[in-house]
Amino acid sequence: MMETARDVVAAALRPALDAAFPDWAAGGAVLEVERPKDPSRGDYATSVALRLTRHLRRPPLEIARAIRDNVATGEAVAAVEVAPPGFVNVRLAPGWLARRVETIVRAGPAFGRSTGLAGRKVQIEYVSANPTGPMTIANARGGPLGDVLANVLAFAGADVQREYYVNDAGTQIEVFGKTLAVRYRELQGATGLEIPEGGYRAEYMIDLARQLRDELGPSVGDGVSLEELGRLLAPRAIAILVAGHQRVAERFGIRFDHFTYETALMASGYFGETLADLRRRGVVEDRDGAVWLKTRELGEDIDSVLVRSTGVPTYFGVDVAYHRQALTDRGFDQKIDIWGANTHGHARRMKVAMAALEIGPKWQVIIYQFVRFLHEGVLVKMGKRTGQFLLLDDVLDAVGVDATRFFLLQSSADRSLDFDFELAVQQSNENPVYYVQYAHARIASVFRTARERGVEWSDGDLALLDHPGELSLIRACLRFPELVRELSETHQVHQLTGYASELAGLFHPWYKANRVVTDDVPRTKARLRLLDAFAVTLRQTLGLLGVSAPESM
RNA sequence: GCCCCCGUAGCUCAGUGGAUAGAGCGCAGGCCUCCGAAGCCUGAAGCAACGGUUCGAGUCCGUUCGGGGGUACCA
Repeated sequence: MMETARDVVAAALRPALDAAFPDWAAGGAVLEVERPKDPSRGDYATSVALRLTRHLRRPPLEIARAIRDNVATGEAVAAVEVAPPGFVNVRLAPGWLARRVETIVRAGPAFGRSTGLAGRKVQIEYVSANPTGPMTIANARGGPLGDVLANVLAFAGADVQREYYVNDAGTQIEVFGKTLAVRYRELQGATGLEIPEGGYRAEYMIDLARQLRDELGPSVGDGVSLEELGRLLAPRAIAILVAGHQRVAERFGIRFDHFTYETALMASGYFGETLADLRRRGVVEDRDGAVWLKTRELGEDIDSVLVRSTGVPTYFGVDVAYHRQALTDRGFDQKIDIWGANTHGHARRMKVAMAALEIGPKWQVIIYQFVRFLHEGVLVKMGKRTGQFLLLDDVLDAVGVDATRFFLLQSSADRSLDFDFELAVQQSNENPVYYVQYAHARIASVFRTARERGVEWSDGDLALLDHPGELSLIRACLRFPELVRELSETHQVHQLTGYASELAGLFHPWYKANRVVTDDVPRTKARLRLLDAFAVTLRQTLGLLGVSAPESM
């Protein structure tokens, strides 16, 4: 596992702290090493002296000085300084920083990888859009979030499965089928039929009916009731829509390793097994002909129905079984669901159910707030049933895959986003993703120039990289492995876009101010090696984001 | 009513309890005989309000006021 620069600093500070204050840790403080916002203060800093003031009953500056006096400077740590009110600032040796270029280039596609989560089997479930309509920009937000989280966790060594759950049973499917049957009959010339209550009024249902008629022949469903026709048509329609979800997801750079169908889960008998387990644990109650999970006793406001009085399990009931299966029979150590904000009530009940099954700590949910859809500046309520929505396909046509992914990954999941289609099209060329990609393309262009002039730079002397700007670029690269480790714990993957912008924001001014390929051959070579490392870092970052790193644009 | 998320620059958003709060767009002005101007430089402009915890709060806690979502034998 690669040691980060932060680790190196911590390893230098810890013995100093131990030597100066042998019992420092007894107060519960931990040695945290951070990057000062103002780089002139140093490369890394710790506020541990401030935190230890109470425990050691000594002034923070005095503690800080004692730490400083005990640090052994060396190859990496060049200087340690104390600043009021009690910070200990650490400066890394320029030569050591410059030599990191070699490490980064040699690591290449492995730069930032780690084994921190090795041996951990994680399932990430995301998108899982209802199979009753096409993929919209609202469903789509979970895609990049889940995909990038999967990338990050796999990068940190976990064994990750990307899972998609197809909710192809239940009341909504009945309504869906009935709507479809109505549209189908209409194609056969029927009039005066009503779309059922809560049905799917959107245009795509008519297209779907037409497609099914062409596929199955015009006489399908002759002589059967509307309900029966619905049950006949729904499975085929769902297959078409799920295939569509897969196609558009793939276009969006999102793949899945495994699909679970609710109908298959039901057919397996696993639901009954789960219900029996819950009964054994005494958290189930039969009342009014239905089967309830006693969520009320477990801290919720109301109980939750697992099986309706009709004998049909609820979505919640089946979902509990599905989660139990993943976290027991399928052997995952952890399951992370990426769900939309409308599921938070469901998520609360699920949490209770998982706790009752004693698998609570293994399950985690990331709830993302919705993407609100503005049309010509006016907020539009999206809903498949109402027919008002913005298709992911249309967004990708107009804005492009990279820009859409980057846009959706710029804010944290728990913040709602506004997507103004017209504005997005108009501004698609101003998306920050191009700023980042342009940095990569520019570096590629510098390499082309160097090659044209016959410069071979692999033997460049890194010791020549001693300008502040050059060292800043290296420092920025060294943050990448630190960030990956952080994200593997916090799951705040949107920070990768900010980091990518930071990299580009350092590069462009430096590029403007410094010519790389010049008559000074030694310096040219050293700088080309630096850019090699920088390009590696950009590619690694964009790679985790699922955004391309173009050689030219 | 109760529950969840969010109020940071004109707009869209960043900001692991640390030192002087950032970016993009927009706005005002400047920069291509030089590896790509999808770029660079300069400027104006901000933590909703009030309490609390802390050596230190945009960040944690409480209240108020705004915005979004949820609260079914729907999914």
